[in-house]
Amino acid sequence: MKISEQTFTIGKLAKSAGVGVETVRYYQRRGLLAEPPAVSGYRRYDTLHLERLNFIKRAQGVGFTLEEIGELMTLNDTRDHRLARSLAKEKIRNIETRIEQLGKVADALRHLVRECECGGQEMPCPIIRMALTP
Amino acid sequence: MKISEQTFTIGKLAKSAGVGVETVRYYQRRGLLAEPPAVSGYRRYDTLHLERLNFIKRAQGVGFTLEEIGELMTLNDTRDHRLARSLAKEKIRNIETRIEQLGKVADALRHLVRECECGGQEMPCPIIRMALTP
DNA sequence: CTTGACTCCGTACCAAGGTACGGAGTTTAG
DNA sequence: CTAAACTCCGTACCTTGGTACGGAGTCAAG
Repeated sequence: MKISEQTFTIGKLAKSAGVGVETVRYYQRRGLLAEPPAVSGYRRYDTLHLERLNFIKRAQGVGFTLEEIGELMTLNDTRDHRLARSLAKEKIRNIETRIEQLGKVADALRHLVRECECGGQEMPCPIIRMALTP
Repeated sequence: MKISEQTFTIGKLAKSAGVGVETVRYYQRRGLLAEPPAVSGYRRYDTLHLERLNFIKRAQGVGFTLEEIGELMTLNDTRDHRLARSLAKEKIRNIETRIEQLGKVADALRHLVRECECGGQEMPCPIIRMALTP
């Protein structure tokens, strides 16, 4: 007993989810979105497809790659919360590492800019000459 | 009067700089590295080329793209410190923005993990179900 | 019933920063 | 002198997340 069996064409689906038609087809090629049966050559999508698309967008928004999103959805099917958590934790660690690296880079650049501003117009510009200071 | 006119083949150059031969050729195609005259079909690189390669690596290390590195090297030729500084400052701003974004993503993930750990084994896992909470 | 909008499908292309390959010529070590 | 290692060059390929294109078929409004 399906309460609302609303169906969309790919164009409506894409518009509802706020993505392009090509993007929907791309996700299907990547195996992230099931291809529904076609009625007479044209596929008919339902609200489950729309939810999946929204899930993908949300997961992307918090930094998962499409590959990871595929894993997450597999985990959903197996209901493996533990694994989903460890995936998320790993992602957090990656992000923390990246933030640290970026912080160091910004510090290095700030240092170079300060040096450059203190020195006169004469060459060499420390930003450009950083090649010489390993 | 050139003090040390040491020359390398592309292989030696690449090895000294810690990059691949193909990378050197790629930089030449991108216009980041001059193509030296060839002696008898084989190009002979000198220490200036090695320095340029090291510069490129260093600049990459602090987050410049190859395109920006090209700009920096042009600025070096024109000795335009001011422009080099503003390039560096822009880079710093970009990095700060990126750090902020990543911080938010990490917070969101930490929140999801905590929720998931508090809830029982029963579905749905909040990490997976985040699709439902805009 | 025609016209325009939509769908299907495969394929090619974009950024970025390279990597890999193939065939021909060259250089160098043994 | 020979054989391995190297170089030349152009071209194709890789990743990631899509976008664009072209021709054929189909659906819906007027």
